[in-house]
Amino acid sequence: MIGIKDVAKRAGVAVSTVSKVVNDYPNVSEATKKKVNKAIRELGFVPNAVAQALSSKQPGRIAIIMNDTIQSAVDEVDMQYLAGALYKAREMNLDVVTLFFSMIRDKSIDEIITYLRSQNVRGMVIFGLSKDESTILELLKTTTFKKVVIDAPLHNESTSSVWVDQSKAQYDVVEEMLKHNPAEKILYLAGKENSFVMEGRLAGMKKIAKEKGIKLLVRNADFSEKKAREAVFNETEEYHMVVCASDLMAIGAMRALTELDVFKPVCGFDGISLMGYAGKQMTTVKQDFTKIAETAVGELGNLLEGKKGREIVLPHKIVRMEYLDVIS
Amino acid sequence: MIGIKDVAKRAGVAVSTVSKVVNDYPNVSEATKKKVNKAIRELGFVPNAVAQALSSKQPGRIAIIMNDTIQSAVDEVDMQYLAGALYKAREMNLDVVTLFFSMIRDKSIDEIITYLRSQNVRGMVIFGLSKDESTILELLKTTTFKKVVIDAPLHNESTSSVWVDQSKAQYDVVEEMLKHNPAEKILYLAGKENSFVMEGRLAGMKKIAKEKGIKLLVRNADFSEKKAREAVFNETEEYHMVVCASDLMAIGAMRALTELDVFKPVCGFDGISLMGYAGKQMTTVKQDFTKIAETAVGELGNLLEGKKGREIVLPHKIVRMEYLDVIS
DNA sequence: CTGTTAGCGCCTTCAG
DNA sequence: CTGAAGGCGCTAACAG
Repeated sequence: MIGIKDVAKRAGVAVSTVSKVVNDYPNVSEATKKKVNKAIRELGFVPNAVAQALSSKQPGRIAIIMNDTIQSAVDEVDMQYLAGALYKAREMNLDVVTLFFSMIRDKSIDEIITYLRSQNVRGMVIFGLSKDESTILELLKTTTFKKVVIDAPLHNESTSSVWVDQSKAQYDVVEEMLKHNPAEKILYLAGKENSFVMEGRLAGMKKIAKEKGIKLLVRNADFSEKKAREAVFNETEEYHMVVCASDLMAIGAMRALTELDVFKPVCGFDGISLMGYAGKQMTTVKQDFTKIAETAVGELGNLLEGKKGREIVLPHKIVRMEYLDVIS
Repeated sequence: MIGIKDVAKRAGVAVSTVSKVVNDYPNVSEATKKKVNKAIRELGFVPNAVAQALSSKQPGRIAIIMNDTIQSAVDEVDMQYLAGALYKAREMNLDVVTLFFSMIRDKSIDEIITYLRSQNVRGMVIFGLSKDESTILELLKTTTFKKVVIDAPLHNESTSSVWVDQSKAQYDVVEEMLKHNPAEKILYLAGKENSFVMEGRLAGMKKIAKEKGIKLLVRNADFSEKKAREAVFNETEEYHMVVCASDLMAIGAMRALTELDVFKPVCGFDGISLMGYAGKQMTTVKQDFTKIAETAVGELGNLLEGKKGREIVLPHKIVRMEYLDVIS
């Protein structure tokens, strides 16, 4: 491996000068800068990031921690999260360690901390957290690391939370639906009990129901396509519209209605592309997952620089689309 | 940060002794080993991976490079690849850099190499490669790195390829179908032209068609649900069965048949869980993506140890399932 | 503006 | 079986 001193020798200067050129520091004459760059090019010198990290102030690495246990049909969301996070981290010149819940859930909190520390991790972004991930929740209490949590109302001195206003989004999408389809009674399919977002969405639904004087049938379908389908099949009461706390459930509900050969408007939540395959017409909440992830990593940068944890609320959109439209 | 010398002082030994204990080297008495471990525990010492890497023991890092430009509905596949790869890398104690095509495609080959080298990357695994990713293909020619490619017939001294026998898999799934549903004429929906797997699958289809004396209508649907649906709608010739080169296309084909209100058996390829939502009954090829990824990382380890590149063929399964069954 | 000299935290001969 | 010393590749004062 060719190193900084080879370059120095070749350029006829001192190693520190090379270092300065490489790092674009001031106090180097254009002349020597040229010489050095020439030597670098000729030798094909590449600075060793590991050595750079060891010496000088180590920026430290960040961990991207993802939940890999949700329904696989929404992996699209995770991929977008990941892409956004990695992209932003690269832009910020932060080294990333990608982890899945399944890789650490079974380990003790101490083991995890030790691992993270040995990896030089200073901060992390956590996606897809739910209330029953006790190990991860434990990790959040740690003060050793800076953390950013997505869609979970947990923030303190060293932790920020980034999320879209679930309650308002649910409210908005239903309001939009009602413009096109009046309804006196709505069947609401809620998500998993242990989910943080479920509460907000339900609250939003209740709010608009109350304001508009709509009766509400709340059923739990665990974010599952299958359970949503069954819930619709088994519903004995009358209703004019189905509102679902996720697109996947909306798809299940829609399928059941189709099989029952009745039409009722259905709306979802998330904006996954799968929705484009679901039915003739869809209304849903569209979240920009890539942007959420980028924001989260950016905020982690702030935390790492010493800022205090806070809550960041991101906007959402309401979209209506025809069959096989691409959501974008 | 507490380091090895703090431990040494506390335990009343030399730093090298601590190092030996930490790395589980021989020639250390049980007594001192105990002392040292005690000190480590008391001080909460964590070896600094960066420093470890800098000093001799440089295993180097590996890059996991994923294509993030395919249809989003098959992100499930990528997540499984990623999970498998990260898991195995962790087990092998290899540091990982996760990258997406979109992060490097626009860069010059030199920039990429420089980046990779500065990150201390020694090898990489590439998922989702297609013929038109010229930059990545260029990277493959490099001899600086060891590489493992998934589902692409490219291997040489420093490159291994890992894949399932696409041709045989296509053959097998059709053979299975024919057991249940005889057919004299089959509509085959092929995938993208630039795809490596497309060729193998088509070859398998042609082979069985020839052997069984079946007439074949080959249409291109670009791995797209929408195009598959259209292809079925627009097909004017008669046929008894639809064979698709991907599950997504199978879903599209199935939907078209449903809308046309005719029944014809359909089969897919991949085994994504989305297929469970597609129709009453499905037959498809199931690939174990997690295992493929694990194998690939393992093979990269071999390459890194000096072994020559080779081709590794992994098995597949044929599955039949009812509506909403979970593929596993 | 440029060169010298310590380390960063750890591993690894090589004596003792 | 243990300890002292040198070095990995680079950065960061501090002199010159």
